Amino acid sequence: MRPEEQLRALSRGCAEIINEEELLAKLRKDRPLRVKLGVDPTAASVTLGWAVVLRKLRDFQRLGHTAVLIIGDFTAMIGDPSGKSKTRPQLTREEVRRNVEGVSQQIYKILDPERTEVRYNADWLGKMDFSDVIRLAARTTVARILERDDFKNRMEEDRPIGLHEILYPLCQGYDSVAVESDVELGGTDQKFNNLVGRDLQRDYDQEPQVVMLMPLLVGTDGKEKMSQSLGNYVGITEEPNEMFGKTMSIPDELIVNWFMLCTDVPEEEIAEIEEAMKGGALNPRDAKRRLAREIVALYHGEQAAQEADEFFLRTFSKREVPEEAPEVSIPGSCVRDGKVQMPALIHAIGLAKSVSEARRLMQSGAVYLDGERVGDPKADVALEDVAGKVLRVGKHRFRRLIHEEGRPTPRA
RNA sequence: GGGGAGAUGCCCGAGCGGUCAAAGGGAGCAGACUGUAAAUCUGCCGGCUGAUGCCUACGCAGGUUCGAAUCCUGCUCUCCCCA
Repeated sequence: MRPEEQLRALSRGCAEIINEEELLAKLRKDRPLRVKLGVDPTAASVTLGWAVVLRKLRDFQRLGHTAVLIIGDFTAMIGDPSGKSKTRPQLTREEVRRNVEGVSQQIYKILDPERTEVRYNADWLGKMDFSDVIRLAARTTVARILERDDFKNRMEEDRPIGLHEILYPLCQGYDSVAVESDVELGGTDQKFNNLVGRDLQRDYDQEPQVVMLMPLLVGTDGKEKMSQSLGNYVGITEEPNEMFGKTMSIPDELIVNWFMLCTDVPEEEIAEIEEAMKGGALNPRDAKRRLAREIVALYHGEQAAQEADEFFLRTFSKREVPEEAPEVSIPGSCVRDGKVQMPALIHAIGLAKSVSEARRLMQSGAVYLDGERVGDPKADVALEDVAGKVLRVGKHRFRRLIHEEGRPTPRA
């Protein structure tokens, strides 16, 4: 593909490229570019938000470039201050290792392993001695580091800033030097860190990397950026039904944005969808169904997407009882004299954090057995009236209850 | 090094000897409504308890008091001002 065409294809969804001319010049070099993406293994699963950047990296791979994935096993122990109003907890080596293991499988659902070079930044950062650190630190100034919003805000709010956090951007910037990256990919919150990489590369007589920033995907709550700690995320390994349902729960305003960042639907088509919704020709709900199908198909295939769509329609639009609910056996501890104590059961199978909560849920009318509301926490239900039925708690949680003779299940 | 302020539930924040499981807001959960959502309204929102009683909680450890989130002592941490 010609460099100009590559540039166009790569720009999809981008928030900012610093800068385009440089990128074009690099693309003209006619050799695979080294495209760096740093990931801190702070979480155990890959979310759609993270996938936005990974998918961009995959776009580069498809054009023949090399992905240089930097596992921040060293920097995770510092904690990236980007976008944070608090010091991050520092991870131990074991935690990092565990996260890396969990996450690397998921990453290759998106990336092509053949064109991926994986590096661990402890390999170079961990070897620096104190004088190396001082030399590195001398390349920037306190004012420059503190002028970034994250720190400025914290100063204004009288929140603590650890000295180690100030070193973070330098570490990440040095990664670029170590791997000699041509392009660094990141979310817009990484702008500062990535620009430091440019400066450091110049200092080390390297051609500065191009910085390509992707917008931060807004989470299912429609407010904050998607993140695991906020619980507003969709994980790329989640079950199709779960993935579909979560996508359906995003606010309408996010639909176009998600199409752009989370699917491969061509831009022209997305524009048409947007127009159609504006003109009232397309119900946002249906646009969202398409979106959810696209996303599920990407990670689980067409078949699963179709099924998840049907499941959603039956269960939530028509409020039918789903036949395929996860099965769970009725713990013997909840049964007394052949009768089942519902609050205890709901708690025991993990649908409520406590028995009290289960009680409250019942009282507020959130509990159904095969579509029939069970509202009295004190009214026991005969075992035969429970076994085999589908218990629903709230809108989304279903369990098929099965009774296994002579197998008392311990409390969960 | 000196002086000052502060640490309250998931978060913000009120309380400053009993009536405090702790106001108010946000988040969350549930219900109604709906086009999935949003908005709105309603309820819940430490745990145990076949219920109104018990347990655990207001940075940590002690103490004073019949009684402490509230007073005293020490400790830890944070912020501000001065050097």
